[in-house]
Amino acid sequence: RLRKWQERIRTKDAGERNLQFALSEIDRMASALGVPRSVREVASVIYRRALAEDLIRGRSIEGVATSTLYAACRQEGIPRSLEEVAEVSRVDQKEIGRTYRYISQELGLEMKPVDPKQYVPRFCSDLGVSEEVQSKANEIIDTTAEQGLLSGKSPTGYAAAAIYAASLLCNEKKTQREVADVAQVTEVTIRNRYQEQIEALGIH
Amino acid sequence: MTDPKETINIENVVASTGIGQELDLQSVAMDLEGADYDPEQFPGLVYRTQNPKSAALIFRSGKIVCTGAKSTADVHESLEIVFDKLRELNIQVNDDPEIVVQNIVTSADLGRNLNLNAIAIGLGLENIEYEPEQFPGLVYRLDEPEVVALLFGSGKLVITGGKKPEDAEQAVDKIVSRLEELGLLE
DNA sequence: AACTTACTTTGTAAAGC
DNA sequence: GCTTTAAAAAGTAAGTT
Repeated sequence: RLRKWQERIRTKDAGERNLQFALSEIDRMASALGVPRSVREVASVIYRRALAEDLIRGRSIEGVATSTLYAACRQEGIPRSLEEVAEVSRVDQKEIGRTYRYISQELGLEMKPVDPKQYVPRFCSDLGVSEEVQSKANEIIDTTAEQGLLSGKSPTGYAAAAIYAASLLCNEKKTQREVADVAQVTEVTIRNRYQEQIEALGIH
Repeated sequence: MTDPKETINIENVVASTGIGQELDLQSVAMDLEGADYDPEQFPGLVYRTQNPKSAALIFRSGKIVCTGAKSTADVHESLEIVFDKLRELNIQVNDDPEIVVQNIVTSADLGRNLNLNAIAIGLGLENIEYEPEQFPGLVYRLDEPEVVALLFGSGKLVITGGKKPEDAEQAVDKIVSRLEELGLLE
């Protein structure tokens, strides 16, 4: 009985240490990503829920911690791409993606697809373009997405193309390379999305 | 309006069987032309048939998995070729080993573009998986028949997990009616 | 800028680590 | 869980010409 008691304490201590480690990792990665404190809090709530539902067994603490942070960014409306999250994590992008899908499904997070507009403020700020370009990009995204053009396309590439198009329309041209760099997509993707978008808008 | 059911095409059939005989894969690999066998990498020997095209995985236990066939008839033809090849090596093979279809992969076309965002909301976020950052298809799991459908913006579909061709037909019917009642197929 | 090749997702069996 | 096999869908990426 004494042995069992000690074992329970040991397990409890180990669990506490693991939780502290996960939360400190969430904190570290959140800082590296430059997201506000509210996101870390949402991430830690999701992490504790995953822990309570026993979803961590068979998976790395680091992987679950990173995935909850990715989910929290989305829930708070300031998404980071899997690539960006992977850059500050010790877990590779593929593992983060599949762990996120698992946690999201099991906890019933009912995450809506990322709206490309949510990337516009940050990308525009990084590019140093005016407010006018920003609202033009949002307008392009809304009108083309309504036409079903967004289906299956990555939100970052879609946002990047709209910003590129908006910069041209507002006479504040940024090169495809500049936009591609801040959005972390290729110029080819921007070119493809841009062509579809201006065609849908009837700009020739 | 073409019935989407008529656009269904079987792309891949996976089936398992067994010759009821243990095999020395090392010697089979030596005698069977075109056989790929690397036990360090994978315990099965890979043998490809040309007509019909398929890949058979042959195991030490005598169990065999056939993949890549375009129909259940092709599965049987391919496996007959494999059985005959083994008989040529003086290996006993039952006359008609039971062949069980394990999975059928099908493609189809709804004929119109789909708004996957609207479908994700309409079918219920809890029932679907749609992560365009990771994959362009929307994943929809059906209970009856128990298959998984991938829906694309082009209106093309992939249905997998079925054991018989009718599963794909039933699945297409259900998907079409669900999208129609949601008003997402106009 | 075009082409080619390759990777992402889904199911499924097999034997072994 | 992984390893291997096949096939489709469409998006993205990387390498070559």
